[in-house]
Amino acid sequence: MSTEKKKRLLTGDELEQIAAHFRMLGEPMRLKILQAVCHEPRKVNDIVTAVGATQANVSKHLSLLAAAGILSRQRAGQSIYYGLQDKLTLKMCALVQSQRAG
Amino acid sequence: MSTEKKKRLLTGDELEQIAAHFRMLGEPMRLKILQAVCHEPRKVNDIVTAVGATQANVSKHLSLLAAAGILSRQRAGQSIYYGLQDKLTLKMCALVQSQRAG
DNA sequence: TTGACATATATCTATTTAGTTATACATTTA
DNA sequence: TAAATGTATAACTAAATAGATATATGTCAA
Repeated sequence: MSTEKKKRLLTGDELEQIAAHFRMLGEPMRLKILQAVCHEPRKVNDIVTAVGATQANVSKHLSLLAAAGILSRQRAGQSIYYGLQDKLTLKMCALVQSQRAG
Repeated sequence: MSTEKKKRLLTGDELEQIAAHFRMLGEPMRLKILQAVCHEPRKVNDIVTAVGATQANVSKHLSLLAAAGILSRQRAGQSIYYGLQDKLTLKMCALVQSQRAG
């Protein structure tokens, strides 16, 4: 009995979807935003303050991250709270960091 | 005793390095190349054939992936063999795919 | 050497996108 | 209502980069 895993090649669509996900994580400002919301959901304004960018810029990144399924979005009064959808993203960042650190 | 992990925020340089690593994985053609070399190192020409792109284009991607530490590079005669440096990249692709698949 | 083969690089074009500024939209309170 | 606050979006500019074509570099064989 072989120990080899039989894996088909990914289709073009699958490759594009996976690549798109990685592209989402390929911007320092978005990673900074993920750091800001990694412990609990936070309001847009708090995130803006935490990352030190313009409100418009942060809002655009938040929309992209939510559309990609990486962040959750919930209104509470006038405020919108964004939070991590899952821990996978953080784990991957940690993996990359640990590898790069040696 | 708290169960919270105490984690410092990543520096700008660290964020940029992690982001750069994700950007490397953010192109479908590069993922396709990774698929082509995931089992064993292969010659450039074989990879070119496997992915169906131009030699110049594949060569450029291979150089980038090697410079990023994702692929190894070794000459054997006239040929250059590129192979995966570690299994981390494949694991991350599998993680993303499994998440997107539900 | 010369020629054949394998890979890399230089230059260019077109596309994508991060960030800016200004403005629109949505919600609460007076 | 109107005003204030919080968030999103539209339009634009600048920078990054994937892919194409042409050419250069490196290696081996005759």
